[in-house]
Amino acid sequence: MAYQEIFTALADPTRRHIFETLRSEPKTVSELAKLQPVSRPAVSQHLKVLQQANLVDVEARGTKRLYSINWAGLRELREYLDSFWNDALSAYQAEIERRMKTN
Amino acid sequence: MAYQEIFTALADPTRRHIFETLRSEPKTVSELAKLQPVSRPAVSQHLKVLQQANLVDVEARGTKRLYSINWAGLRELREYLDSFWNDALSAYQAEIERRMKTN
DNA sequence: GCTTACCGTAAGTCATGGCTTACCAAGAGA
DNA sequence: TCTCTTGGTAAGCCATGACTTACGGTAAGC
Repeated sequence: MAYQEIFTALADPTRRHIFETLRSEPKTVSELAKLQPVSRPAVSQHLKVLQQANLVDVEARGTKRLYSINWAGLRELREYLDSFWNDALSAYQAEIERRMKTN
Repeated sequence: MAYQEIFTALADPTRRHIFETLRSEPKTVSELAKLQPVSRPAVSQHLKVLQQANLVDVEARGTKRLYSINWAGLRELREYLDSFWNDALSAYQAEIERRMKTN
């Protein structure tokens, strides 16, 4: 059920770019905002959505907030995809077999 | 670049449900519409988005259209995710090593 | 202590997109 | 041929959400 939030979070281009930027190393809000074509509050709002989807983590560093990737969300998305893939594949194979028998 | 359309397509709950319904077997538009709380035209519109994202395929069967899963989109999403995962992981490991040396 | 940097939240605006009804085209079946 | 089924598209409505500016609160640094 939680992958709903994950897909929603990654659907917005700006938000996905922010997420992708964190791939190399943790960054503060200001650092992230400099790399994006939107204002700092907008980045904050995006980070909130990403955090609720378990895609990023925060760590307080004085007044700074260091955002980093949260593996939980990534893992969940991966498992959803693998599960879907396997289901579809076995259904497909069953269909093939069914056709083999009827021929 | 195309995974943008994939994430967008899967972000909408109704649209994702339609996609998931096709996992077990191909279905027509009317069949899909019966399983959803929205009108048939709405389903058609969702299917268009899914098709443009390479997530579903269509096959004409008289006036009927048989929609099925397109593996291209699924594969692309999987590769994006794997690539992201690997990038983040190696960055994380590099960070660990860096800390080991400085300590 | 006083100022500055950092960042989250509130309020308000505006575009996007998901939904509906209405319509039209094309094949099925009698 | 005539009717019914199937489904794609257009137009219009409306909610959602992405963005901005304004504000407040907290730690840093001089």
